[in-house]
Amino acid sequence: MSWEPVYRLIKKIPQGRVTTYGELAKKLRLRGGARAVGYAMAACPSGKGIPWHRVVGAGGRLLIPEPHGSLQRRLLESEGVRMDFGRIDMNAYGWKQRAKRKRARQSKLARRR
DNA sequence: CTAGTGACCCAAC
DNA sequence: GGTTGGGCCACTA
Repeated sequence: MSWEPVYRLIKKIPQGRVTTYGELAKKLRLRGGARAVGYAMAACPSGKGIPWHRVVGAGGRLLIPEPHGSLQRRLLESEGVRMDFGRIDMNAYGWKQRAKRKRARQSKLARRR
């Protein structure tokens, strides 16, 4: 497993804070992007003290399927993370909040043409 | 090598 | 605001 860097960074997430797959991928410069992080999480070794519940999807959405989803929500709330209808206020609980989300994606459709 | 799948993301409809 | 489609890439069969 080459996911150790991922796990290490996740362990650095302070309590009461959350981060997203995409952000992790960017910070680690993973080639696999958010997917690779997701894969790493899926293969997340239990008992290693990895706070996997602090990793959420873009926009503070919970993407983890049951039954872990409920568990994650519970853990996050117990850490003081508030959630509104399944959404986390990234502006308040995001780790290193407000990264300039300025992605001139240049429209894939236009590129596709 | 190809094809299928996935705890992803985002723009467009 | 849910659905659709395109893109990204690791991993497995």
